[in-house]
Amino acid sequence: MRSESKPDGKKAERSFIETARRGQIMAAAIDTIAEVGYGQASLARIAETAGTSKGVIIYHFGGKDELVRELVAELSAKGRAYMGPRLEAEPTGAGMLRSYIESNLSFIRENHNHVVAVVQIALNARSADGSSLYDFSIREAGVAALRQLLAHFQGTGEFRADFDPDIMAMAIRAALDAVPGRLARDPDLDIGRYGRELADLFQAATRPGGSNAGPASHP
Amino acid sequence: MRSESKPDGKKAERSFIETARRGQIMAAAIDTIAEVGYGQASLARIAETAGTSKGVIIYHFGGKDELVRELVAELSAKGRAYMGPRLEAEPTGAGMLRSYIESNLSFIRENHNHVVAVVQIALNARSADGSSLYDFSIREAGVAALRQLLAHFQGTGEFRADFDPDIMAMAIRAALDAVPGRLARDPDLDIGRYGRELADLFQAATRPGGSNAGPASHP
Amino acid sequence: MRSESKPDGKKAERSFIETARRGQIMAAAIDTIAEVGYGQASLARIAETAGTSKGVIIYHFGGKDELVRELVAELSAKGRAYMGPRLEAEPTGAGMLRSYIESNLSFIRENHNHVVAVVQIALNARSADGSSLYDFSIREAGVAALRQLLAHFQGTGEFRADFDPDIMAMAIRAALDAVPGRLARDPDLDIGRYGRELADLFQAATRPGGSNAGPASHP
Amino acid sequence: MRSESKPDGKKAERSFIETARRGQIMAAAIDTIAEVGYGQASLARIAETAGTSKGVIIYHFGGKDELVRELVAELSAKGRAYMGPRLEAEPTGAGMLRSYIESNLSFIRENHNHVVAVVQIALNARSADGSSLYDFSIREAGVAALRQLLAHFQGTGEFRADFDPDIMAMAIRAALDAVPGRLARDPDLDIGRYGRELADLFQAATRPGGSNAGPASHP
DNA sequence: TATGAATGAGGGTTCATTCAT
DNA sequence: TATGAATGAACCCTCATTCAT
Repeated sequence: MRSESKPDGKKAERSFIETARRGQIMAAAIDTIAEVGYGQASLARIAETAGTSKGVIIYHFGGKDELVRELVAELSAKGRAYMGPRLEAEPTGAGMLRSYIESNLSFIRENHNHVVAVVQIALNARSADGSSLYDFSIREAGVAALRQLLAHFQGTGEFRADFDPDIMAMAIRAALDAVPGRLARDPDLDIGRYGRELADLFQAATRPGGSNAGPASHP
Repeated sequence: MRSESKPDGKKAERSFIETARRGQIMAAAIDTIAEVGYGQASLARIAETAGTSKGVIIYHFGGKDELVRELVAELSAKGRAYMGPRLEAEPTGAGMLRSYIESNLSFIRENHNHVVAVVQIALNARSADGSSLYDFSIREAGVAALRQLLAHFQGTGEFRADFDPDIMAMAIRAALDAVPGRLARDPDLDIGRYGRELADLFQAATRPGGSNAGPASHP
Repeated sequence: MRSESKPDGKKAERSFIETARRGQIMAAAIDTIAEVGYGQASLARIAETAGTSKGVIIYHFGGKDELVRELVAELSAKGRAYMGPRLEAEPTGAGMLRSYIESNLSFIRENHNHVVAVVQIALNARSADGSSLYDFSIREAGVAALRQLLAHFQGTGEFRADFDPDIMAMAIRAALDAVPGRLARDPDLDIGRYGRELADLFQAATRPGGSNAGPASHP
Repeated sequence: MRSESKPDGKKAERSFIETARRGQIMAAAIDTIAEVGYGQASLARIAETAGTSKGVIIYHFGGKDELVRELVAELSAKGRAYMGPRLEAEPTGAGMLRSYIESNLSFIRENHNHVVAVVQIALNARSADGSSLYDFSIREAGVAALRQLLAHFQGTGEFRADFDPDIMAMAIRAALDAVPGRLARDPDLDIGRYGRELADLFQAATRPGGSNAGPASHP
């Protein structure tokens, strides 16, 4: 358990059985939240999905909040591990952009329920004191990283200089973040094609040479 | 009383006082949901904001679900009334696109709490049987209308032909839908500039002549 | 109800029926706490005694803490109303002392369960943050008042000057406070005789002229 | 294992290590109960203070009730061992009285947490069937012993004959029992001075020759 | 001996809703 | 029309205890 402290100061590595139980509970929580929404995802419902009882969840996580926080942390870690290498391998701006979009979509497809669940958490979950259980700073760090990449390739001349990298980054993320919801309503969505189209879209939006864009167009 | 129960077939015109009470309650509901989120917006809290009691709300709306549905319907009607004329006045594709984006953002700014509340509803509110209280079809109708406009100007040659109007429409809407949340976290956001940048972005993405974009890039 | 605020700013006088229900619930709480102790006096048990449900208690008091605080406040008010006039009528030190002890014991006898319940609350009840639900300052105010009376009659020479009025006050209060517990174990205790004996005891302890008492006895 | 389950009739001497564990747990229980009150002193909390787990406590004591009973018994034994010799050494009534009060206060000071914990137990701890875990008979034995001493010195003429030794004993004990609580609220209390004052007080209350006290005063 | 895991009853509280007035 | 009162289910969580290891 979490709260029952070990006498020695060790890192309290988790036992095999505990790890398994935690995983099972987290999986059940992900599926439940994704299916019925955070507001309807009570501990009882999650426990039922997991084939246990509320008490077991409390025992292993100390409370609902902690379970939720773990869900977020795990997805965040998975996401970084997934996307990092794919981005670093891309030397060109266009390649980076395409890779960012397509790898992000692949990640969403492969972790659909988890992503949907964390979106639900981000939008709804609050602790007793009213504060969000989702740490928005990790998400803004993601946007900031994308913005920096965009600005970098503006500097190299590969991207046109007259767009605001902050707003471009926001638009890209928004287009990607819309996918889980869309996927929920249309499970047959062709993610591959979707990604290619989105990459084309933002490639067109960032490539240099558009004479009719920019401040001149709204005097 | 609620409109359905009138014995005759009339439209059940509401009395002045009832209309006023309903408006007051809906305003309180909007502010409460926008402020504390749908999950924390209990009838008691809404009633407190409205200066009444829970019973009054149930009396006028028959239940929480109906109140919520009215909030959605009202925003939807307001939105159509606001944007329709602004779009029809635009003959060119670029003008339409810019007008769509900027008028949408103006609408969001002018109806911030209501928009935030409906977003909360769309993402969280469910009736007892688990179904969403938000009718996603009205939202897809909006996307469909935008898609049609985009396709129309692809036909006239004003927009490049090689983007999928469905995905472009989705990306535009996603960028717009991201604004309320961003506004919540950064109330000083310059909506005017934001709109111009976004219009520039999607103008660049739709304008013809980009030789390096399109199907050629992923054979 | 308590939390549902009235639209106007009035004092929110309680309705007849609410006053009755509150009284009924408080009586049930007093009996339950006195009988089974604070730790075992759950809302469910109190509700059962009162012939209602937990929800009703929460409805009328907003929570267990508030109910408990009302119990304390009511006894405190009753106690002051009971003892005040009886003390003010006594001009002499001996009369005051006897009256204090005997009226206090009468009060305890007449409000036995309530006194026992408040003792339980004072010793056990804590709010979620760990702070006591009993305001010990009102009790220390009582001790302080007694101390002042004792000191006053030391000044007039009616009491011997060489006792510490603080400790004498504490001893008197301790002897009185022990009564509820004793009464619980021996319901046939003769309170009248008890009071007279106690008054004699402290009269002997305070009267002047004892040559073998005082600092001289422990040089 | 617990002592009762030994198959043979021996005294079930405990191993060294078991004795140590039990002592450690009891110390933790004392500190926890004294600090947070009996109602908040869960096995988990006690185990945390002791640096073990709940299971260990149950293993060594068989349950919470038994642990609590041991706490009471141990203090009782310590108290008798402490006070007995000090009382037997006193030949005079005044000396006995002073010794009783002062040695009792010394004992309280030296075993403050333990005393506070047992007071908590006496007032709160109940077993599942509602009966108190504190055996009040041992306490009444203490009062009875004091009463006998007082009556003895009434017989010798050292104390005035016209007080009820039962009530005097009760008043003395009450004054002493009030000390732990007072000490909790005011840790700087001067126990030495307190004891001397209290001894003076009861010496005055018991000495012969007060003409204005007694039955005559309330005809 | 000792532990981690699990259990199940019961804790206080929130909530949408019903109903008599 | 409107209100106060009541209801009952569901919520998260704490707890002492049991059990296999």
